[in-house]
Amino acid sequence: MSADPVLRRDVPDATVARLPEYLRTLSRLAEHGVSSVSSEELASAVGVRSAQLRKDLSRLGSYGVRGVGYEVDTLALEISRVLGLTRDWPVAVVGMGNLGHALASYSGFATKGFRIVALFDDDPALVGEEVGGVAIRPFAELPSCASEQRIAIGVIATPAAAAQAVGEALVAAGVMSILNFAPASIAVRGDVDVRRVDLSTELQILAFHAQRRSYAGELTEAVSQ
Amino acid sequence: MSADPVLRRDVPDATVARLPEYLRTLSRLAEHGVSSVSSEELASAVGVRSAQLRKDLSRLGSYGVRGVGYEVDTLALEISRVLGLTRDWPVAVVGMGNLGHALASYSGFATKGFRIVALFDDDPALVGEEVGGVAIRPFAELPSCASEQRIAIGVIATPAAAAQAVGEALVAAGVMSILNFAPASIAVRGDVDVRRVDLSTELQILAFHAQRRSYAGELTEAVSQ
DNA sequence: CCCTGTGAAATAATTCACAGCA
DNA sequence: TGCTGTGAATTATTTCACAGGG
Repeated sequence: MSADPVLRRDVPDATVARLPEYLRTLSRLAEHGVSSVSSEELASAVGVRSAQLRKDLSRLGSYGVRGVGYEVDTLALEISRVLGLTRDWPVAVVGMGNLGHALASYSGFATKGFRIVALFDDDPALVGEEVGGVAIRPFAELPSCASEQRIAIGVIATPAAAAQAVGEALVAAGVMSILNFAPASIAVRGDVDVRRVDLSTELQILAFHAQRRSYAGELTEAVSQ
Repeated sequence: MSADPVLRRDVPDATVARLPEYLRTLSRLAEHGVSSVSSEELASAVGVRSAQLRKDLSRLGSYGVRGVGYEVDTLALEISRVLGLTRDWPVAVVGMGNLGHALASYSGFATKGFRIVALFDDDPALVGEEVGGVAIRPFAELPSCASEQRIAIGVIATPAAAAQAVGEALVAAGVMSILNFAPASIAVRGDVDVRRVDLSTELQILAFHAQRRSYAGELTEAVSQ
């Protein structure tokens, strides 16, 4: 019983990583009443080269019209389908400190497809509080909740020390996709998909480039003297 | 007046993106009293192939000992130097809602090199509050503060609607590195380095892989019947 | 014509496999 | 001998450039 016709051909990871950006830009264009774009226009709005955009989109099939461009609504719908946003993805957030609160009320979840169905935290001061209409529950209730609610994605927003245990519990509960915001990596079964987002990593990459830039600046100054 | 000897040779972006992970793992090993590791050990602790680790490290120079491995402290120090963590990077956070609070108190900043020197928000209910010993100030004070404190990195943690204006103000104030957590892209001068972290994007990538996995599962089931 | 879709070329990143040093 | 450092081979990704449809 397959619901949506799922893409058969292979889509490179690099392309998949850009699809959300394309989709967001298309939504913005649609809001502004734009109904059709060329690869040149869309690419420059996103910040990639037009050839790259065309190649990326061609992986999904032929949704453009030669001599004209792409119909905004059609393309947006198609990207949504490829990304799986026409399905429902129940999400649980574990760790309801400032970060958990921010994530649970982040407008990113307003995006079609993702629905927060459970919030967990073991702090008695937080249990019972409602965020966006969902009550915070003790973490021990994860297993029953996961099977009832068919949780597909788990978001870890705990301190570093708790991350590994939370990850294991999520996997044990059948969650196959994990988004880890904790400042620590977790090790899990190879067939579970884990993505980690880390402030420290991002800052360090920025620092590397900034350092390189200032060094280039010093060189230029030295030469011009 | 160059302080640290800066790396001359080119380091690929893909390598730079992995260095923070290597550094974190090395720190963890050091805490556990490990003083030497082979590329095999370190690679498996990080989750990459040993050949990749060796090639990455060889871009920074020769810091290993043939037949033995790498000295944990030496290697960690060298990676820190390459990433620019031996310098001081004053950071400002703009937008002190839940996300801003979480970021300002995130242990990621505890990392050597980054120091929060200013917090901004225009909400009168937040101005004056102290987070981690730094007072929240009105955003209008950014320009004077940026030059006094030599702010190098700006973190945007505002709602989507404010992101573009905040980005422009940061650039106008001389900030050359921006980390954007707002659910919207910003357009700035090409020589400014912007990295965006977006919950929605991460979820969509997870959804794509989850969908693909469940489709593969259906295929397998169908075949086995 | 104009703009998509795509082979072919160029570039980048990863993996292999082993020479060579401690 | 054991493990690093690195050329060479492989694989992935981007860019070019143009054929071909509307």
